[in-house]
Formats: sequence, structure tokens, C-alpha cells
Amino acid sequence: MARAATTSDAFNAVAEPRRRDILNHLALQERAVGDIVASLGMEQPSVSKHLRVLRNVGLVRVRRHGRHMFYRINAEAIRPLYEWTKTFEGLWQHQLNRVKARAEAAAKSLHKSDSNPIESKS
Amino acid sequence: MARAATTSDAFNAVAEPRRRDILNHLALQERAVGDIVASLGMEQPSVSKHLRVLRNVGLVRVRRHGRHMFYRINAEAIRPLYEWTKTFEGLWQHQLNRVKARAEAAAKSLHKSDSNPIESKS
DNA sequence: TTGACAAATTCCCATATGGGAATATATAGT
DNA sequence: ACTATATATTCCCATATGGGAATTTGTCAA
Repeated sequence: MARAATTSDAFNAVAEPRRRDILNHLALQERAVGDIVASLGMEQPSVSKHLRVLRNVGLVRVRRHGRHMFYRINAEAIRPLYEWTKTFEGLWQHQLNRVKARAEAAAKSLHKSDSNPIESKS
Repeated sequence: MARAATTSDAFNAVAEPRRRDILNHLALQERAVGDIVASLGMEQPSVSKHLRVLRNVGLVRVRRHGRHMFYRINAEAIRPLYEWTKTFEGLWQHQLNRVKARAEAAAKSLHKSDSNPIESKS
């Protein structure tokens, strides 16, 4: 088996940086393809292909107006990613606290005994 | 160019479901490779390869103890994903409110005028 | 209908992938 | 030194990828 398809889920779709760029751009308001092309400086076929992927996983919705296709974000589809990452929120806070505590302890013992002669030059 | 390497960043590394499984497993405590193999029911070489990718992007750290390699999560590396997804948090709340408002408005007008005959059978 | 513009699709290709299978490396114990 | 155990690496391969270039489809306006 090869790597999972980019269209298999939001995680895979969002792994591509340019697709995140597009989503960031759409966050403010809906945009026509040409607008995205101009704003992000990518080739039009490239944008269309990326939008196709985003559509397939439900990250964007489309609306046609004349010759223009207006894409808008479907934020709900990002939520699973948010929820998953949020699972680890407590962990990085813990880890930061531990680092901070260790740093403070080290500073304290350094102050008391100057146990690291290497640091004390000039 | 082909798809970006799985080791190019946390977004790509995490796109693979089995790697998320591994991270979920490591969230509770550090684990030896064999433990992961047994718990997740994957082949040992497969686990080692996935851990390699996770290590390359800083999502896990290793500690050796005798013949065992204990892997632990480095939650800090997940934080960028969290922050990015969080950017859209306001959006899906907006969208949900709009849907809810629309549903309530529809229910109200239905109650007042029974404007949708199709719904009123039986 | 024809022409102009907007967007999507197709074709080609170098590239990294993840799984399977086999093998290599490293460490502990005797 | 030898064996057993734990983990990592290598090789092979079918597969999807994203970009570039060219073309097609769709829509409006005259």
C-alpha cells in the first residue's frame, strides 16, 4: 500500500501547505478561484486541483455565480483536527511547567553553591 | 514535484492514522516499542518506521533502557496544529449559530402559516 | 453563433510512500 | 563467545501525489 489519499480525510487534505494557505484565505470571506490565484500567486489549474481535494473532504463548499465559482470554508470539517490536537493540550502545559520548575530549581542551586565553574568566567 | 515528505512537518507526519494511534497511545505514558506493537496490533518494523517519522519531526523523544527504547510524546510539537485549527474555532461556532437561527426561524414560520403543505401529511 | 473569459480536467513524470519480508544491529545473560 | 531478545534498517513494489503544460468545459455578451 502507498500513502493514504489526500482525499481520505481532513488530516491528509490539510497536510499540504498550499491548501492551508487557501483555507486561511477563505477564512475571511468566500472567494472566486481567480481571486485565490491572484492573492496566493499560484497557477490556476493548481488552485482548482487543490480546491477539488478540499471539496472532496468537505473542507470547502462552492456556489456558482455566472462564470465565477465562489468557494467558502466549511469550518465544521476542521473541528475534528481541533478536537484531536486539543487532547494533548494538557500535556504540553505539564511539560512546560516541568521545564520551568527545573529551570527555577537550577537557578536556585546555582545561586546557593555556584556549582558550575564553567559558567563563572568573566 | 511529488507530495511533501511525511517528515517535512508535524502536519504531514500526523496525516497517517497509525501514527495518530501511536501518539494517542503515548499520551498516557512513555512506552517501549514492543508495548506499542502489542497494544496496537501492528508489525514491529512498521511501528519502528512510524516512530522514526515521528522522531524526525520532533513529535516524540526516545530514551534507551537496556534493550528497550522508551518513546514519549513531545506535546509541544502538536501545538502548531492546535493553534492553526483554533484559528477557525470562531467560524464553526458562527456557522452553527446561523444554522440554528435558520432552523428556529423556519419552525416559527411553519407554526404561524403552515407554509409547507408537504410536511403536514399525517 | 462566435468570441472572450473563468474554471476544471487531462496527460506526463519524478518522487516519497507504507506494507511485507528479510536481515542487521544492539544489548543482556550465561 | 554464544544465544535470545528488542529494535532498526533494507529492499521491493503498487500507488497517489503535485506541478507544468495543454486542453476542455461552462457561461456571458454581442
